[in-house]
Amino acid sequence: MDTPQRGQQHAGTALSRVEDSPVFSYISSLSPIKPVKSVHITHALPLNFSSPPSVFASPHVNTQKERKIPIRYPVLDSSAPDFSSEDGDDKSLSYVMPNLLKLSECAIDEKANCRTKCLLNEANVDPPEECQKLTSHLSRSLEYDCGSPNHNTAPCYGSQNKVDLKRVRVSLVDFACDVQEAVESSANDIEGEDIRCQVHSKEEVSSCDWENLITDGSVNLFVFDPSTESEACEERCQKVRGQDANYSTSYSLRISEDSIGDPQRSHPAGALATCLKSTALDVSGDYGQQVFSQNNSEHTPQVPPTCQQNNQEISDQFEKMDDEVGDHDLFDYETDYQHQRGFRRRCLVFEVAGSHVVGDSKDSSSASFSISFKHISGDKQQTSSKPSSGPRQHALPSIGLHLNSLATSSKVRIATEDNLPSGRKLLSLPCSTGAISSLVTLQKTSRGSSVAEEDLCPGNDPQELTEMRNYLQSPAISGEELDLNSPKKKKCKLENGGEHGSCRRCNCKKSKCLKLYCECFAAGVYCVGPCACEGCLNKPIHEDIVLATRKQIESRNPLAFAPKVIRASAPATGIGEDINKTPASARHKRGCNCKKSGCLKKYCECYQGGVGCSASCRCEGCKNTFGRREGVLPMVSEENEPKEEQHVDPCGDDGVEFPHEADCLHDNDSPVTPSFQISRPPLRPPFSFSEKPPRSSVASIGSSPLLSACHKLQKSGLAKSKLEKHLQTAPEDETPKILREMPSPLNAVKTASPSRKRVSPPQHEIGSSPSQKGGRRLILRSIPSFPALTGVSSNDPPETAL
DNA sequence: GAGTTTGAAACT
DNA sequence: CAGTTTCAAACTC
Repeated sequence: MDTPQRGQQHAGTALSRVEDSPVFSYISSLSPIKPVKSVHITHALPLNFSSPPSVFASPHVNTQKERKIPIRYPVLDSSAPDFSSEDGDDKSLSYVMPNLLKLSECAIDEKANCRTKCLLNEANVDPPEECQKLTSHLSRSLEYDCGSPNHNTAPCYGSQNKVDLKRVRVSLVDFACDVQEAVESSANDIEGEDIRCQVHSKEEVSSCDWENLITDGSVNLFVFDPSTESEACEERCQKVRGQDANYSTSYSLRISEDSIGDPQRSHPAGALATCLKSTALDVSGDYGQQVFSQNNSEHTPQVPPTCQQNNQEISDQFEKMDDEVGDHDLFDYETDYQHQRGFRRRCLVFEVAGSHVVGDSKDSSSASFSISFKHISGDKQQTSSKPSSGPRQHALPSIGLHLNSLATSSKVRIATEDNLPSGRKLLSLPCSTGAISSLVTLQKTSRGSSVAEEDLCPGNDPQELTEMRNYLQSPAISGEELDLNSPKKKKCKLENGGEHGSCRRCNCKKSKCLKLYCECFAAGVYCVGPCACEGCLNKPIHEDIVLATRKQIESRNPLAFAPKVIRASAPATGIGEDINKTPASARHKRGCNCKKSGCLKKYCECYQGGVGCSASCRCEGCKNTFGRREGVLPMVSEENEPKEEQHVDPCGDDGVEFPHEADCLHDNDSPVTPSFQISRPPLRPPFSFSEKPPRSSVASIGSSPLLSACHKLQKSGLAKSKLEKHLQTAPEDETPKILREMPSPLNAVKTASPSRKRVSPPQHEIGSSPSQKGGRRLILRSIPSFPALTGVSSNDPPETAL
């Protein structure tokens, strides 16, 4: 197995920007928890529990490998009544506490004896391995037993799990705290190690969200250095299990060993997960151990049948995982798929350096990575967080994102979006093809539901909806991509149930789905069951590889995962000129290079994306119905282009809402540019889409001129960060109105257009409205660098197409 | 479904 | 940066 970039991956998992994370905020805000101390931690080892599990799946996870972060270590008062769950699961605590204490003691003892010191030191040397194991296993264990909808096989499953998990959680919390103390006591032995213990005692596990709780809860519970924790954990496991055959311990060790070289297992969570499992088992009266050993079918008095079932399932999952080791290629994803898609696919991880945004978090149903926790402290249940929804989300510069299945359903979102604290809906359309496709789906599935449409386009005015509708009618969109009735689509429908939106699937044979050749990979989604790829590594189990690969690709081209089609189409709300803008007013970011297809086939990315060719295109004989790039605008002076281009507010279409690039994305749900997340509120899902609605039906798009600007900067050698800064700081109003009106596509476009010449916008030819034409011209002038915008015309694909 | 065409991505 | 190769989707039969 190639694990070339393991190092990177580790770095990627590094805990970063903890203070920025919603979880951190949340924890900090918990009144019941006393911040006992503040510790500066340098975490060389990235076990990041503070970030959503999705992080693991995200190719881009963090950029900051090491950071000193003041961390609060809340002390969990185990005896505190608050800790009990609202539904009276307190008993579980009493049940668990003794074990927990025991475990904690063990851990401490171990630490005190400096038995872990060596391990810790080693961890410093090569932390990633352990850390990753821990992380991955933890997350996995959690995932597996936590129940995504798919997981719930028994009615009471959830509730039972809740209890068990809570126990685990508690134990972990204590454990983490204890370890932390131990570590501190032996600080000398643990150089550079930090343990973070964040405990939120007030969290409540809702019966429905326990999954999230764990996943996310784990995040909340503690952030600790894997190097320390993993070791300690294992030790603890051993000790606890003591003479009992050490099954768990051996298992964990085995996993750890196996994990080496196994990307899937390379998460720090692995060991922890194992430990967690062990803990859970212990807590449950060793029932788990028996279960875990598979052979056991006996019930212990303490363990309710449901619990058994749960444990059994966990056990099975672990076994399955174990089996996977060393046989990735053979791994039958399908089998796992049922379990994983519940969470993996739903997690669109946006990687925002340091802060992780769960793109699909809004999908409450999926819950997988959304942070949803309740706490009683304020007598309020706080559903927080959905990373993308909270103001606390910080977007960091990182374009990457891995979104699986945004598609997952717009429907779901529709139902859940209103749950966002912000009150704003996450899904904003008309922009991304994916969104559109979702819309189509909605339309087809729930006819006449204008409501649905509105939900999809929250905050968007009717015009946007209209645009969307029009756009949907465009050949590329409605005719092909979105035609669910076509044989292909039917197949998709059947395979995916039509609701998850993952209609597309790749068929990669050689790329292992780790190159941009792969649509899935390029779109930032994992390959899923329907994919017919061979030797696919673009799966959650190989997330570290995926992540590393993405990083590598991004290092080459930071915008590689940005949407290819940049849409600027905000409705012309504020400015009268953009009346004719349609969702199609977008351009391919780089432009196509078609020679033979005449840009009339899907070979052409522009056409495929439903956009017209632009000046950026180098196509020959362009006949793109969405807009050709033929003309050159005479009036545009090339000299001026470069300068003004940067000043242009990409988003400017309306100038109303999109000061920043990020905002420009509003309609697109498009990829996250660095600035994107930063500047804009988490309301919008941070995923990036590809213009096609890749399998996930998520389509892409949108981007902003800034994006293009970024691209240019990139080429020009400017630091990405610089660019990001620029984007962030760029005031929306700086740009003249007129400039703002300009569709981003133009700007956005390519850096490499052969002709940065004046290109007459197709629109002219196509017959866009006069006003539009005028607007375009102005735009072109002001933005010389991106001369062409044929797109202008192309902006109206629907019109032209229709 | 196999083979061909096409153009993007990757490589040199 | 240009040319070439590789790749997988799109297309054709």
